[in-house]
Amino acid sequence: MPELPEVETVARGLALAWEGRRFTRVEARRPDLRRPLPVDLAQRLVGARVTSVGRRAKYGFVATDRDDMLVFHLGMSGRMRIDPPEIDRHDHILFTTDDGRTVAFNDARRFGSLDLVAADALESLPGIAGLGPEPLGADFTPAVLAAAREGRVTPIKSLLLDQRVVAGLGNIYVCEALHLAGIHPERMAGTLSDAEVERLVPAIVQVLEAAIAAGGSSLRDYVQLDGELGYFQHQWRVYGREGDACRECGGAVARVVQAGRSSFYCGACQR
DNA sequence: CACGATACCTGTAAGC
DNA sequence: TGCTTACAGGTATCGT
Repeated sequence: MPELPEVETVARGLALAWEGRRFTRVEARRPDLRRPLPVDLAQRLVGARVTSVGRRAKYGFVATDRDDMLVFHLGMSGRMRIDPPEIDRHDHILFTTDDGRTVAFNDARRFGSLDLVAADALESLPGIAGLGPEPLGADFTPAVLAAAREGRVTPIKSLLLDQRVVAGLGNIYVCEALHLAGIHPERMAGTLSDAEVERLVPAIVQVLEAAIAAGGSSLRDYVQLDGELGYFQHQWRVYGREGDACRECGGAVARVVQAGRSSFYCGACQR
């Protein structure tokens, strides 16, 4: 589920549920996520009022009227469930607010994480320090990507997954953006022309904005807090469509494994 | 140093 | 039907 558009969707849902509310109860049911949960998570959060919810790359953050800021990452299988009808074994943390509602942080694979940091230390948190520009921000320009690709002998697919180059893309949206830009995932990054870089940057922006507008992509579970499915998966151009017809030319979508991840592409449209 | 491979953990689906 | 295997949205770490 969670690349930038899915995390953005979750953050917007949390903002609606939490901004202005106070935590009345926080229950850590299982502390061993990717990193151990802070042992004093509950006592530091209960009584705090949420002032804002935001996102940086694939991290969500929740600012409060205290110095503690909640920072979460959904890993591969993380989600937030609001007022779950029943608690299941993967609901690792339960947050109850002063309106009586409960949000469950659910993560079957436990690749996700949740930390409390001082508000002014967000940028130095491991994982956030060193992140590249936000792809939907003003800092992500063709000139920046052109410089990042210079001399690189790694495939463009791998370069775009490097969070130090641009922060927030994952396997799905890299495949989608490369198809939209007409660039083959196995092209060595350093061989991209300026014209290709000029196409790639707006392709990334377009794909991400469309995905956010659709509420993200759902594979086998919902992504939105209220249980609604994101529906961007119906608009996938190539991801998960091996053997199916390319929506542009009708040719078969191909799959190749790069650095252990599946890449989907059209060999006719992408060069 | 810049790569790719591997490990982390669980669920699901496909193959036999 | 039941068992085994491959694969899955991410990222930190470890070799080469």
